[in-house]
Order: sequence, then structure tokens, then C-alpha cells
Amino acid sequence: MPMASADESNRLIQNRRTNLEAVRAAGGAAYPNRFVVTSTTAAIRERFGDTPAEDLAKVGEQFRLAGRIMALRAHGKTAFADLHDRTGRIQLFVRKDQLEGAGTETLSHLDLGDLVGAEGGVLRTRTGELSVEVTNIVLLAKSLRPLPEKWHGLKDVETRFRERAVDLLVNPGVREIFVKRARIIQFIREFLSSRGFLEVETPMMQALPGGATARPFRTHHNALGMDLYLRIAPELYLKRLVVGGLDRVFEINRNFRNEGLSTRHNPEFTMLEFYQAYATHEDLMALTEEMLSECAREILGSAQIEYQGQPIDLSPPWGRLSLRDAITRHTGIAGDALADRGSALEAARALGVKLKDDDSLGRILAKVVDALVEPHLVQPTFVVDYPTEVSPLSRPRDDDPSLVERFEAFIGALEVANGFSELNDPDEQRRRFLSQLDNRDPDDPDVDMDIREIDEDYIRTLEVGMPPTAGEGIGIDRLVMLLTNSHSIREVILFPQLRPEHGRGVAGEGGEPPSSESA
RNA sequence: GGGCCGUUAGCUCAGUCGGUAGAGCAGCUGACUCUUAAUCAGCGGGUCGGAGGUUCAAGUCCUCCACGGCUCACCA
Repeated sequence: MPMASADESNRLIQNRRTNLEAVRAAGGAAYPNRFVVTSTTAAIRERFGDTPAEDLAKVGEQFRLAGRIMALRAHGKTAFADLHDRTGRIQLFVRKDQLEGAGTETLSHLDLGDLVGAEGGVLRTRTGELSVEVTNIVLLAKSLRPLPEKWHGLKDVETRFRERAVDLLVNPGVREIFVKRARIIQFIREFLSSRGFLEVETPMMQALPGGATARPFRTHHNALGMDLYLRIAPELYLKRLVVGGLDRVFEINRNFRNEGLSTRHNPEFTMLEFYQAYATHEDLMALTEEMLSECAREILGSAQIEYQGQPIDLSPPWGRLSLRDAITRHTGIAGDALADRGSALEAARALGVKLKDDDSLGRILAKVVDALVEPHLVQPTFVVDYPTEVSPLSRPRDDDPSLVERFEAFIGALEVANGFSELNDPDEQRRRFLSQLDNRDPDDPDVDMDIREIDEDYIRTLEVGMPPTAGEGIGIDRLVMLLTNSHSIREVILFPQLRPEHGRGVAGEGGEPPSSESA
């Protein structure tokens, strides 16, 4: 049952179906199986970009290209078309009377967005544009739906994310973001691999969601008859591998957190985690500076980048601030006010930070950083000296066990990395886990009280003996945001999570409003 | 979940004080053998997100709902 509002759309689609039938009637295959491609638009440009017209005329070689028709300018018996392929675009020049087979009908019934194979020689048009003079054109696949307008593109944000294929087709900047994303990830793989890190894959489905504090997604395994959780972090598994003698490991994969969506949060997001035995958090800060500045140089050509209108210099060394100094510097709360829980709570609340009455001192400090300090940390900054009570997996400082050897890296007011020297004392780890379990707030809707155990298996693994190790997580999506100057995480995730829209087939064909069945 | 803003043709957008819904592109018909935002002539295309309400009259005002954006909360 087509909706009345789709009338115009249906009519445009019907036109295109009629054109498809015309090609069929002329003996052309509608969706032919194979067209042998012998060149690309970029290859032709590369080879003939500087060749003058008179020399092009002597080439005499035929090229076979395939791609999508993105512009069409017909002139009676001739036509110009822009053919886009994965490497770029080139202009096709067609004389109808030179076409073979069903070519004339194919050309006459061509629509914007059609996929075609074209064969011909090269020439330069009167205006000097390198073009392919087409002698054979084959419809490879019909585009039945009208594309968005040619110079405004597709702007509507919701439609862009719901119809990402169309977004990628008509908005070149979108494609560039995902090309950069792929290159960033490739760079990181090579960077870590060249330093002896082994890439591994650890469980996405875990019996106990560990390695972070976040509300997990739950699922059920039928054959095992048990609930499982989508992982919120791979941390505990990666450290098991370090115990197993894989001294340097990394994983780039998805984490899942059942929490709010925002311009900086998607329920599934990509995390790099890596662990290096016999290293400390200091070593990882140095490695992070080097990796990210090199990455920017490799991808953008410079360690000087611009993010949301602000220049940022990723060159080492980055700034370093203790958590308390960061608070004092960016909020004006005096250092001694941060010394005890009561005065810290009062000072933070005075500045509008939402806190619970029983929040611990460490938790107060961490929340103040998130709320008031993070927005100021535009230039790359390591915040260090986190409180032990908010860092259950980190190694305490030898000279002050109330603090841990931990850092978070902020760039462009985004939290990009979190790393620390790992706690490898199994007895202390058990105490921390138990304390975490005991201190949960049963009234907090985000706390899963069904989880009643600690990860004894992990403790047992630590008892085998984990070398002194440092580990770190880097949010890949946020890093890509930074290096592509993207304001929202949705711009750097191909299919960001959206609420399903009624009346559009999201999960399958023919979705319809639930209300249509009633009455 | 709260606040603010948005939703008009396939796409990008106008729509004044509440008084018969518009443009450009895309589409259709015709002309055109070098255009590239092709040009020229003509034509069609609307559940104004949905449902109620106020009114002689609602795209416009009110209420609720849906979806989205920003933001706050949440998120070590």
C-alpha cells in the first residue's frame, strides 16, 4: 500500500522504470553480469592529463570504463556525461550516430545515477577537457530512485544517516572522512606492528562485563542457557594475554555501552587498546605523543591541525597536569579545598557540578574534570595523578598509594586516551573488585545488580604472574573526529545508531506504521 | 529523561498580519553536433511530519504525539 505522499516519488521512479524497459526492448540486458574494465578515470587522467589535443587524436587506443553517471548534458545528437568511478571522474562525449548495438537507446534513456560501462578513445573537447569519446555504452544497473540535487547535495542530517549510500554518493566530503578513517586505522596498525605489538581479537560476548564501568547490553545464549554481555572493554582479556607471554598486544574493535547518545557517544564505538609488558604509563605517554603526531603528519601532512576553528599542535611534548592542578587552573578552586571530601563537594557544587551526597573525594575530582576542565583542554594535555578509588585496575604510585600511575589525554576538549601502569598484584586486585561491588548504589538505574560476582578467573590469571605492564585505550572515533575536524561522532561512523523511523523499511523491506493495523 | 529549535515537491529552500501553496534543481514534451550549474520554449508535480483544537478561514495560532538537531543530565 503506497502512501499518498510518495506519489511524486513514484512517478519519478516510474519514469526510470520506463527507461529501463526501453533499453530492454532495444535488446540491451537490464542487469548484465559482466563488463570487462580495462582502465579507470584516474589512470586516463594520469596518462593523458597533459597531452595536447592533436596528440590525443593519434592515440587510437580503446578504453573500457565503468561507473556512475552523475551529470548529463544532452545536445540533440550529441551528449556529455560525467562518469564517476572509485578513482574520480571523467567526461564522456557521445555522438549518437557513432554508438553500437543498443547504445543509442541506452543513451536516450539514461538517468542520473545509472551505472554504465563505456568504451571509447580519448579526445580533448573544444574547451580543452580531457574526455572519452564513447563508441559503446552499456547499462550495467539502473538507478531507479532520483538522486538529490546536484549542487546542494543531500543536506538533511537525518536522511544522510538513514540513507548513507546516497550521502556517500553525492557528498564528496563524506567519502573523504571514511577514506581518512581507514588510513588512520591502517597507520596505527603499522605503527604498533612495527614496534612488536601483536594484533589479537578477544571476546565481544562476555559472561562478566569487565574492564570499565558502564552499563552493558545483555543477550542470551540458547545452547549454553546463559546470559552474556556485549563487552564494554577488552581490557581484562588483553591482560590475560600478557600473562600468557604475549608481551605486546593490541586490539582495534568495537565496544558496546548501553548509555546515552550524544555528539561524542555512540552505543557501539571503536576502541584501540594496547598493552606493553615492562613499560610504565610514562612510556605510554611518550608513545602516544609519537603515534598521534606521526599519524597526523602521515594523514594530513602536518602535526598542526585545526579542530572546530581552533589550531592544535600535536607535536611532542604535550602538556602535563596533575588532576588537582588541572582543576585549580581551570576552575579557580583552591588546592586546599580539594584536600578533603567535604570542602571539595561544596566547592564543586558551588560551580554547578552535579554530585551525589555520598560521592567519594576521588569521584568528585573526576566529575569536576569532566564537567569543568575538559572543555578547556584544547591543546594536547596529559592529566595525571588520578585518585586510586576511581581507577580499580591501575597500579598505585609507590610514593603515594592514594594516587595511581594513570593518565588521560585530552585534545580539542575531547577525551582521546586513557592509560595506566597496570595493577598486577592479584590480592590487591581482588580487594578493589570487591570494594567496587560493595559500593554500588542499588537505586542507580544504570547499575546492573544482577551482576553479583567478581571476575575470579581474571584474578586467578593474575596469580600466574603478570609482568609489570602498562596499557592504554584510545577512542578511534574521537581520534577520527579530531583529524577530520568533525563536530559529531555520527559523522565518522558509517551507520550511527538512530531510532527506527515508522513507515520506512529499516530492518527489511516494506516496514509500515504499527498504527495501520488498528481499528 | 529535561530545555531549546526544526520537519513545506524527489533534493535545496522561501512562504509577510491567519485569507486560493512558491522558486531553483531534478522530471516530462520539443529544439539543438563541444557542453560542463549547458541553453531556449512549454508542461506536470504537495496529506505543508501525524492527530486533535481555536477560527467564517490554519503551512501560519494552541495541545498532544513521532522523528531529528543542539544542549543538559548520564557516561571512572
